[in-house]
Amino acid sequence: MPELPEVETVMRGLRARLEGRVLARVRVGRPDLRWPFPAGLGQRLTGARVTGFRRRAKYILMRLDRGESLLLHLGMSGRMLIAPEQAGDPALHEHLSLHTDDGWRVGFVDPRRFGSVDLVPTEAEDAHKLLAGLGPEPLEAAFDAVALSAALRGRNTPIKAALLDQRTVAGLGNIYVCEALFRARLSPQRGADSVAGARAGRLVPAIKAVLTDAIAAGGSSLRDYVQPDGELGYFQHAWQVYGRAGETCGAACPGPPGCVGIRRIVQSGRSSFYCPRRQR
DNA sequence: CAAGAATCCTGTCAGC
DNA sequence: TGCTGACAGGATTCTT
Repeated sequence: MPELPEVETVMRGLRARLEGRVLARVRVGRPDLRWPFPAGLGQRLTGARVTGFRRRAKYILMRLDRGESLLLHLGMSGRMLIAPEQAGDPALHEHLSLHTDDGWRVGFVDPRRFGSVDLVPTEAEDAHKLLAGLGPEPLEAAFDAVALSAALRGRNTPIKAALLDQRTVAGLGNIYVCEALFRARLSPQRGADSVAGARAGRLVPAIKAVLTDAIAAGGSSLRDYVQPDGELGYFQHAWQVYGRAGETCGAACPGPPGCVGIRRIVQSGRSSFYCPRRQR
């Protein structure tokens, strides 16, 4: 999926186009993504004014002036399309289309349909079932070495799996976990418990830095993903290990002799990329 | 309770 | 060119 930096980028794009606008017309396409759409979604959105946006983990919350917020998750392949009204027919796999009072269409496109859409009372957003169990936001001050250590201590799983677990810290996905572990020089196979303490002191700034850098770059453009305005994020050019099996890990690495290059392994069914020489 | 596997779905790409 | 299998940003649900 779009991970935290991509979701943040999408949320900002939606805010720029939708904040203050009225949803003059709503088209519901196929009404079942991961779960069925909430009852009466179209009517509950139509005529509402968009008052603001918020991101929590990989979720987007679009607040309406009727006391409800639209909760969006992009899954693996979800993206938001923003186009002038006259641009015509819904795109392939466009499951929800919001038409604004100033002539724009915002579409939720998701071929794999792992994404989700729900409505939640605005005053109780964080009590939503999907948000209630999430760990801390990685870019907030409360996410520090002490907090991460507490979350990792005693856990009998690789650090890679622990960081993908959204209860540990919310918003990381496969790419940015790989990149953060590289920056912190920690092997994805290292036990989570052994990262609690001093190593968490290295890992927390690495996580914050990679996310901050990626947001500044407009996220990474993946196969199925572009920013809402159609621009391409360019952080994928800054990946140091993800998708680079066999390459050397860059200028910081002395390279041969003894360099085996970036290795791809599979952990809990997902690819991990790391440099066995630099990451321990 | 915790950890790993299976699962949902469509599209793309490498290899034959 | 067409077929097949592996793989893809996620996270819940099911098994162990």
